[in-house]
Amino acid sequence: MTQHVEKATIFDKPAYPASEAAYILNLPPATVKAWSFGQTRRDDGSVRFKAVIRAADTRNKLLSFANLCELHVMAAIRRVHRVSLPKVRDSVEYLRSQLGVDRPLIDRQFKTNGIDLFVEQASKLLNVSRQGQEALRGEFELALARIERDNQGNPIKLFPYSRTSDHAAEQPKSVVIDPRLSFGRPVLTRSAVPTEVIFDRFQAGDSLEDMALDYNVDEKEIEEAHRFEQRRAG
DNA sequence: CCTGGTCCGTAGATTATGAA
DNA sequence: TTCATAATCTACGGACCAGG
Repeated sequence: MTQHVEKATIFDKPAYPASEAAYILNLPPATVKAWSFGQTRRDDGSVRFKAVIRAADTRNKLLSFANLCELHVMAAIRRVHRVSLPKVRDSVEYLRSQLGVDRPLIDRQFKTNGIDLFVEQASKLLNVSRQGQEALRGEFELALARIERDNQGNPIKLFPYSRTSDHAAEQPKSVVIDPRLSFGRPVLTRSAVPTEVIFDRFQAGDSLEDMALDYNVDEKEIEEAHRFEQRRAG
């Protein structure tokens, strides 16, 4: 194998167990596991489901920040029904070879010509209607808008969806995942306070208003952090 | 021959169970 | 507790059949 040595940045470092990723991305834990590490069935050990992304550490079952971003985009695809996973996998594989990159879903090229390639390929493989294509494109764009990049185009921040019910379009970016802050745990965008701290203080009886004053942020943001953290329990 | 409808197999997601 | 594996549920897609 001619595996070139990749410079291990904090963005590629294995840091998140599947359960943690699931809570951040608001996906069922089992789904994250299946997409990241694949799924087997039966005693004969036959592999039924191949992993869709390439996890940072398959041995210890850990995901990197980059993986988190990939799953985030995958989830966007999943929001548009009618797309079957084997075909999605094929399309991703196709992109990987066409663009010549390892992680097509979060590569900078994806935003420019990758989406077109993917949607084109996907509509050939699946029979996605005209309408479906537009929906798919829309979800991609919304998802990508929540990933911030440096000037080389590498993802450095992820603003996860904090609500499930609302339309994806105008969700606030009050909470951010940034590997350089608090070891990549979710924090308030404007003050870098871990959402976990907000939650704990709320449980202890502190008001949203007080915390907003303490951290010098809008009360809405505290509320959003709390909302985000609440999902962990349920 | 073509179209509509139902059935069935399979893949993916979820839940349950057991071990560490 | 938490995590992994196994079992179960569900929904999509293809195949087959019947009626027009």
